[in-house]
Amino acid sequence: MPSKPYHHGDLYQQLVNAGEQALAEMPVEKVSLREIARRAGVSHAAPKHHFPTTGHLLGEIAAKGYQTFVKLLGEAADAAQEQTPRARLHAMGRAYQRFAESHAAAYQLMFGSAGHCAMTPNLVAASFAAWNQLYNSVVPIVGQARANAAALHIWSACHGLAMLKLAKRLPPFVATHNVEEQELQIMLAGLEAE
Amino acid sequence: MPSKPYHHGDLYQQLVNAGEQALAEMPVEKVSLREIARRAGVSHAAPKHHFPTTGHLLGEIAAKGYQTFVKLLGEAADAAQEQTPRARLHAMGRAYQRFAESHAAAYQLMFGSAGHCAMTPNLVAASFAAWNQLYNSVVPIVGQARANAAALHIWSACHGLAMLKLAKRLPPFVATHNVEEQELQIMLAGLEAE
DNA sequence: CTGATTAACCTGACACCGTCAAGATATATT
DNA sequence: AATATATCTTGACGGTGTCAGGTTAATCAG
Repeated sequence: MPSKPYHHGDLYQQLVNAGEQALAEMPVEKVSLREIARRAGVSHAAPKHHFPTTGHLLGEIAAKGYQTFVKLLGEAADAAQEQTPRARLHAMGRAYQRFAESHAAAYQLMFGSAGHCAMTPNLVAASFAAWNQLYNSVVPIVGQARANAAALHIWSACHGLAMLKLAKRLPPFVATHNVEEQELQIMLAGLEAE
Repeated sequence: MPSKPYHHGDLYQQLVNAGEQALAEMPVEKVSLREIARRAGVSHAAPKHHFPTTGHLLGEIAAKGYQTFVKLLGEAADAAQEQTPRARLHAMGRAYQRFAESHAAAYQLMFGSAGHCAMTPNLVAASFAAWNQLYNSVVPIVGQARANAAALHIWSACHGLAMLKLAKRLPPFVATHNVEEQELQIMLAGLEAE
């Protein structure tokens, strides 16, 4: 945690920002440490003094991704027309899919599709915060006792759908329909069932 | 489709086999074309004449992965004690998680976590076969009309759970429980609900 | 204020990767 | 038997992550 800028200002944050920008502009497999360093205007080996390995830098980017993820889902829930627990959860589900699509690269990083990013403490904390947000949204619907299982189910279903869409592994006749709504319906139905 | 061995026997298949073996022995990000060629005992550029790009070789490996995936799930369904549609589906769900864990590298390749593998015709066909297997297993439970949505939901939930587990993104208190059973219960409950 | 210490950064090198071009070799064709 | 073609090898290019050592600038002791 570098508190003061030494030579070039707060390079730590600058590298994370450059990484996010790069992620937004090019496919994730093209984003390299050298590319990020290049964007930050420093030499290719400069990041080594702030991040022990590439994975730690990517991990930090993923952590930031989780933070905006939580923020967007929270805003979506607050913006739901009907302010019932179910309607809020529904809105979050849709925001989830929207995030996965619009922040595809960050999303794939966050959920560690490949072993790209290391489990830095920040990443663990941010991921945990996202889980808590979902958990808290589920409790008023199914109660404390079943909240863990229900939250896990919702996360799995949303994550699985998002990944299948990103990987283009959905069969063609499914891809033509608006699958999110069907998915959300079944998901919510599963919560109500005994 | 090379029908006859020229110099070294059927190199096409040999490369796919070497790739599968490599995937089983080392993390997926360490598996390179050159590594596979090395294992097959050929020069580093030899694969270029059989696969236009790396992604096509990985795609073929993924296709083979789908084939054994379908085979294992089918066997698991047939081995279910109770031969009801629900019990068969339940057995497949458990086999799904087992496959994702024991064939982790192949699984991540199959579901294109990163953009690693190209969508070769074989891969599309094999992926479609897996979808059909699931679809057919769901029809006797929910009927034709809702089969697409139900199959999509199951696939999403299973895939999402498997990916979250592989990426170690599950919160700690969830990881300690046997989450597959809870997941399968809720999943099946969702199918029954209106 | 001056000098020493230390953190931040740069340069250069290494091994590895995917891809391409050109040459060598064995099979197939005429 | 001679030509043509597909297979494989060799060598090179630019790219990557990582390490070692040198250079700059900020901090701190006197």
